[in-house]
Amino acid sequence: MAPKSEANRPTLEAVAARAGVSKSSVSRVINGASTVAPSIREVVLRAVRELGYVPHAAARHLATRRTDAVALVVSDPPKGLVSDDPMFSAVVRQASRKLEAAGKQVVLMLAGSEESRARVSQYVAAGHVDGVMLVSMHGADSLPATLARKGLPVVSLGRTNPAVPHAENDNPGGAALAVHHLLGQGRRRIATITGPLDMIASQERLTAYTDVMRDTGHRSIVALGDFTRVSGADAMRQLLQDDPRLDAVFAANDLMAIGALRTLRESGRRVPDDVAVIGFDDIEAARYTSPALTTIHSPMTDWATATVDLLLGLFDGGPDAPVLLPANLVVRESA
Amino acid sequence: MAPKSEANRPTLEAVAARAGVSKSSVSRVINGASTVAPSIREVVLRAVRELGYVPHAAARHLATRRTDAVALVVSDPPKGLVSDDPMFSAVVRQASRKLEAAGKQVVLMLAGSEESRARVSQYVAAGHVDGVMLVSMHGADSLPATLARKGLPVVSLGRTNPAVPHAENDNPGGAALAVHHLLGQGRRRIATITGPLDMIASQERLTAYTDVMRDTGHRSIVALGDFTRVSGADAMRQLLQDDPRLDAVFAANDLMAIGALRTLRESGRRVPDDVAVIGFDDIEAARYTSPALTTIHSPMTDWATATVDLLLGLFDGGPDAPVLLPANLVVRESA
DNA sequence: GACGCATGAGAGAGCGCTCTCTCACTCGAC
DNA sequence: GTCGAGTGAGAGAGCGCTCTCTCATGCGTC
Repeated sequence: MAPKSEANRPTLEAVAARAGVSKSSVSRVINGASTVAPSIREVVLRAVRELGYVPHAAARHLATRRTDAVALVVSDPPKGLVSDDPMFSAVVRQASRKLEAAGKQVVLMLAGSEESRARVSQYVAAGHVDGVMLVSMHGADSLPATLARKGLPVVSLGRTNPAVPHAENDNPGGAALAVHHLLGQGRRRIATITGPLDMIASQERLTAYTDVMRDTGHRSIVALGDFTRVSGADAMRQLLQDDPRLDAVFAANDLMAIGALRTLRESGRRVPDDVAVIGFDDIEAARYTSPALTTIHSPMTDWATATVDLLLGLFDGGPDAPVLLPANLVVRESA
Repeated sequence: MAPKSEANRPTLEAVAARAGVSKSSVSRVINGASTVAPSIREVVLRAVRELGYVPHAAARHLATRRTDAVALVVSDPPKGLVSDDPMFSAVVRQASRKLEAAGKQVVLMLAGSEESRARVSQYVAAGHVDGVMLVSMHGADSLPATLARKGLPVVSLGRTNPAVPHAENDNPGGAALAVHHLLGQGRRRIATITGPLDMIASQERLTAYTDVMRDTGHRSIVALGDFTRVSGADAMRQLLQDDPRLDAVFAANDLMAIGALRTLRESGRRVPDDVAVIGFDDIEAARYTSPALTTIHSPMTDWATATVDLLLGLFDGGPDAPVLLPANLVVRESA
């Protein structure tokens, strides 16, 4: 059943024997060392081909102390909640592409329960990976700091621990843009639906909202969400109850805006006539809502790319300066 | 900067020295062998704690020939297309959870270009993983067969190569359910938007559609899509042109149904009054469309779970019989 | 009281690869 | 013709762990 199973896989030594050269020479050929005569290189490559030789990863890792692997640690909602989070999709996919293109293997780890974060920590300590990329960690999470202390490169998509280099998008700028857009349309009773407040992105978007509202002399109307559609729908219901006459909502992400849209429809409000809605992120789905969602475009894939580049740069002794990505307004129909 | 970097990580030998016992004893304690006196176990554990010892993964792997890792291979759309595919999110997340819970590390690999599938093949051959789980591979893909030949457990989410054990949801049954529902509502000009036809799921859904239509004496109206929203919107435009009087559409997945919904809105059709729309998958977003999407519920997470279980079973010498998951109709507003 | 048998601990040979060191040889310069 | 530099190949010592084998000790049995 196993033509080339673990048991009888060819070793470097077998290749050397077949080619009639030393192990060292084979190793040199495999690793592309310059100091090897063409004739030798030729005969070795043939032996490799004939035997179907593939270097054993663990042995190489043991000898070189390099793994060519990177852990991609993504926070996982604690309550078995399987969300179809578009951010997960976009970020994980893009990060994978970039890392694989750089010859790094991607070890995906979910950090949710206390147990799972211990596993991550242990895994990294076991020397499995050369570096770590964190995604959507909550602000108070101890993991970033723990990992940073292990002495290998750690980067984060979004700011978390000050010690961890990161790429971040312009949350304050984007949120301010959104609120000003609503004000510019003559909206005055502008509410907001926040993300989970233990995440720095949520805090920043909320702060920017309240700052602008205060500066322009308007009252803040706030409801809490957690970045999911349901929470957006629930928060919207809450807001409508708190202030039935509100005329605009700034949701801290598009998913919640979509939830809010549904609640507004159910309550008989017309969007944008009665209530304007604006989201944040500009996910693909924002183009397909009814009405199409006006939102703040924050380039998810660029963000992932920037974070990966930061990590790859660190491997080569590059700088660990934070990267900031611009945010801008995309006007569609909902506001 | 590196208090516990690769360079000076404690080894098993160091632990042995500190505890004043042999390497063997330490190994026995670490691996929970029974034949070890409590006093020794105690002193070893203390040394481990004091030194912060964590076994070196590669060394262990080299000695045991087990990796405790699984490759999760997901097909990647060739054209840099970053879709926020909810299936990716749900499946990858759920599979990760299950695999991690079983003590397996997840190595995520995207299979898109010829180069990337070679990398996957190479990686597996290098003995990096104990098994492979394939996700959404296209039917003609050579990778499943290639990997299956490597002599280690390979499973697939969805049917691909006959040689590869898989879990599958009931595509024919689900599609038939959808079409019959439309017929039951008195719809007669029922069109379909297909998935990419090199995927078996797409083929099955299409075949079931045409079968039912033929059996009930109605004409098939088919447009091609590729499971993305845009393609659904485009296909809908095409259909409307082909038959302006059609009264229902069965989209082979929800994302395309969402696209179709937008085109219908733009063309002034009312859903479901003028045209009924039904999707397939029952993704979270289906609850938030306007009108809410009637669809075939195919339990994505159960599907991922079943596939992982199949793989884990294979590790223990379990059966490789295909698993079939039921599909059922969820009636909302669009049909 | 002598023997045999568990039981628990230590020694050390790998696992497959890399990489430094060493050595043989060739070629150019004086 | 001799010497030195440069080039290419081989030997072998690890990398850190597991696991078999061997050995010492303690106990029960007749």
